Amino acid sequence: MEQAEDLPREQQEAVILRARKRIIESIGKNMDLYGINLSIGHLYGLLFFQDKPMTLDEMTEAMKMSKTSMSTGVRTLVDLKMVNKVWEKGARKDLYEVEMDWFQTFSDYFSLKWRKALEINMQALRKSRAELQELARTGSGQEELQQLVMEDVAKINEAIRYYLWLDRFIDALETGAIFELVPKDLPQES
Amino acid sequence: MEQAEDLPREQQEAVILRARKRIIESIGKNMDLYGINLSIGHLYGLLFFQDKPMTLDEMTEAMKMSKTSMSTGVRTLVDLKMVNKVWEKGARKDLYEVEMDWFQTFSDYFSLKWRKALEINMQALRKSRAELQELARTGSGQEELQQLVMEDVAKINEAIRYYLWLDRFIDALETGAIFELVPKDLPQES
DNA sequence: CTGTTCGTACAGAAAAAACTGTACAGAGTT
DNA sequence: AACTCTGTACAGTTTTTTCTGTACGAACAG
Repeated sequence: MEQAEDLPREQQEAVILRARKRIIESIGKNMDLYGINLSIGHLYGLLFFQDKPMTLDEMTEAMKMSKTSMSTGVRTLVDLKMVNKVWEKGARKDLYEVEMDWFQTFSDYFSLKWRKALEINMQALRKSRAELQELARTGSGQEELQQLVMEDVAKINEAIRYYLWLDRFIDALETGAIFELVPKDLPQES
Repeated sequence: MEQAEDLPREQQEAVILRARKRIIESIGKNMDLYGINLSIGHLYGLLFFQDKPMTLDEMTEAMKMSKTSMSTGVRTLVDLKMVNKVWEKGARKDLYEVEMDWFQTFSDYFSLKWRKALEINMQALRKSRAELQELARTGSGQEELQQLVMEDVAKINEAIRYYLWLDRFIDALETGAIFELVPKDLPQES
């Protein structure tokens, strides 16, 4: 591309914008992994390339969406710790910027979600197991039913075994122990 | 609970059903982690406690939902490898049962989802980076624009660094190397 | 105090997703 | 061949989610 040397400023800007847009849309599209819809995903992508923290009004302008949507959208992202609220001296408006440490974002998100599911399910599993074991201990006689109870308890135990593992796995994420097994960087590649 | 000894069969069954229902609903509720809605989550929970593979008609009956919904629901679960289609000699109907190895289910699900996002985003990141680097190489002069380009490239590089890590992390899940850092079982607890 | 300005609660509109009933294609049986 | 049974494609309906405009409380300026 020899003629690139002579590209006018306008066209150079267009190249930059196109390069950004490709990434923003790609990221936005894949944010459903994080339970986030396309619009909020786009908002995240937009913030990602912004060199300064943004206000709600700037987002409204850039996204061509209502301020209300920007308010709720950015709040979702803040709750997920994907975006941080920034304080600037004497600023009239709230400012937001993306959390640039994606390793952290990853850990925070999955810790939050997995831990929540884990606790709820563990509670249900343990309570039901206790009831079934009580039934097994006292309700003798019904041979066929006892068989059923034992099978259920076995399934529950296996599920609990999995959740105990998941619990330790989340710990490894939170403490950063995971980066000992899978280091952030390798000597080669890029 | 001394009187449990005397519980009639009917009441013993009620205890079992209640114990199961608690777990089924808890699991169902938390399946949104896997991008699965409440109904299909319930279906999964139902299959979890079934001692035999189920047919679509049995699911329809148990879930009080249309056969169409069961068909699409179970297909979703099969696609996610959470449920397996089972072959039984001379069976007229398709049979399904849950994949009981939750460690495997966990690995399969997140490998699938993360890998997909990773590949799409990596492609966008690399393509945009190449364009920006070309611009940096040729389009000299515009000092202020060059600054912008360099910042964008730096962000892209950091994102790529994260995805290279995620790639290796997924490998650790798929190969089972993850269980060396976080073993499935510990000596104590249950 | 009165004036602004900012963010968000809330209600309603618009869009998307889930669910159903019908109809039909494919496989198996007679 | 015709008949039966099974799973699913498709169109239409219902439910849920997303998005918007209005209105209002809080913070601040003058």
